[in-house]
Amino acid sequence: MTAVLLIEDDDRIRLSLSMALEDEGYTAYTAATAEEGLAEQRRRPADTVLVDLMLPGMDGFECIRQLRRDTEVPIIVISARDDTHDIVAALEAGADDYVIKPVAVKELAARLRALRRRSRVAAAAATAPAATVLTFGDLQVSPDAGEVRLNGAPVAVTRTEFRLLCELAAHPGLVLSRQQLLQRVWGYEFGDERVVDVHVGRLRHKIETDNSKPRHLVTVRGLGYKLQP
Amino acid sequence: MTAVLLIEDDDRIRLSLSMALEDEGYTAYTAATAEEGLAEQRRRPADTVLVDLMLPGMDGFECIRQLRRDTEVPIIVISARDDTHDIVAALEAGADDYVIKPVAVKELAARLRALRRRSRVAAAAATAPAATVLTFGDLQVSPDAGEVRLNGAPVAVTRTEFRLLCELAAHPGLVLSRQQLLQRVWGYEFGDERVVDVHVGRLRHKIETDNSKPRHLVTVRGLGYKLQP
DNA sequence: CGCGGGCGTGACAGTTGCGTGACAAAGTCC
DNA sequence: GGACTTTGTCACGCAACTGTCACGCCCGCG
Repeated sequence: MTAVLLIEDDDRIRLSLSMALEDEGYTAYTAATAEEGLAEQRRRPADTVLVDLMLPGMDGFECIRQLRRDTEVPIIVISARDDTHDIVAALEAGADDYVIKPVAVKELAARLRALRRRSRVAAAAATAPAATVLTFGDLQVSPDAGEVRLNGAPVAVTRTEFRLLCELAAHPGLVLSRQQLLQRVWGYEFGDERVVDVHVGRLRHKIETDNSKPRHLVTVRGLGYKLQP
Repeated sequence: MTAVLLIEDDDRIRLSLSMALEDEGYTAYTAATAEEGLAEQRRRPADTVLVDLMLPGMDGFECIRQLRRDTEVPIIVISARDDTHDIVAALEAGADDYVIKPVAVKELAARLRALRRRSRVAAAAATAPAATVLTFGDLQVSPDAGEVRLNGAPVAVTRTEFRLLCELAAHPGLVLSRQQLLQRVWGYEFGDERVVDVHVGRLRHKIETDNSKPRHLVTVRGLGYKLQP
């Protein structure tokens, strides 16, 4: 369950917004002042903090700075003020987003989800260990991940094509004969060498922009094929 | 140097905004259509993408979805439309933020900084503690706690499914063959590899929203299965 | 300039790989 | 002991993949 802390001095808004958030599936904690909010967040940390800027006593900016002093909790400002200066100041103080009152609950929920998604994505990107990647210009081959990318976009290749590509990629710039490829990719000791041609052709369609002028998967007439950096 | 890609069809806005961004210290790439933008991002990936919603040809929503298909680049929508429905739709499609035209450059710059800070912070938080929780987008696996969560909600999986999931989760993005999985999860030296298929299928029903298009537990035809971040 | 072999390619039929629902045996909890 | 859950096996069927072949282009050579 995702918990949200709402710091807002206007009783009416605080109540209606917290109820609306609960309807959206969040657990809502509330506080009417910045001081209360900070205490509440220390006592029972929420996953995201929503804070108004105009608060009695300590204002929203200071509240954000205090929160940021010892936490990294996502913060969304909810304010009636739409002045660029306020928006910039709030974001600079450490807020993650700024929405203007009156706020549509659906929008707020969407922004909450977007913020959480971004956090997750960044966290995942940091923890995922990099698989070995063989790079040939804009072409990337990851033997372990079973993946081929062109300009970062995944390319769907079949198993045979993939094995063929890996074999060629393992020897950059080196010409491999059809015979060698048949043995290493197909395991055939003898066989129709034209099979190689066909699969090279199919592979070219997928990883070359202009098939008549291949930039990576190059034919060496009379010898075989090679994959160029 | 931080590079930003601006996708905007209005020549005047595109030019002025890109110049303003460069004044703010960003390198600005530009594109006038979604198609151009996608190609540009593949060719020369920017750190953040700014995209208008109303574009000739492919619209901004579709552009966001295409971008999200194979990248996690932060996306900020810049649109003249201030309708809640549009905002929600854009965020749900995968955007991180939504600002309304006419846009104050100072605000845009502040939002860019906020977005980058959030990514950095989340990445740091993820690497610091020894992750007993393995995260794959909206999917979380806690090998120690014996727990699987989808969007924070616990998912009931059986022991075999859990072991299988942990084994896959321990090697993010790497393809594991049925043979390897049989050995590590079942302890079989030999055996019917189809057992793996069946359990993968059952697991998919629980952790994927659309079984025909799995986003995490992916089949790599001819090789095996992998769990993607 | 004509020839011959090497090579690219589209079509096609046979095969394989994999998802899936059904089912019985084994295990688990009252 | 009965009801329910979990697990492995199996067969079916679709979709994707593969190898073969024939046609024709292109390059190098005489």
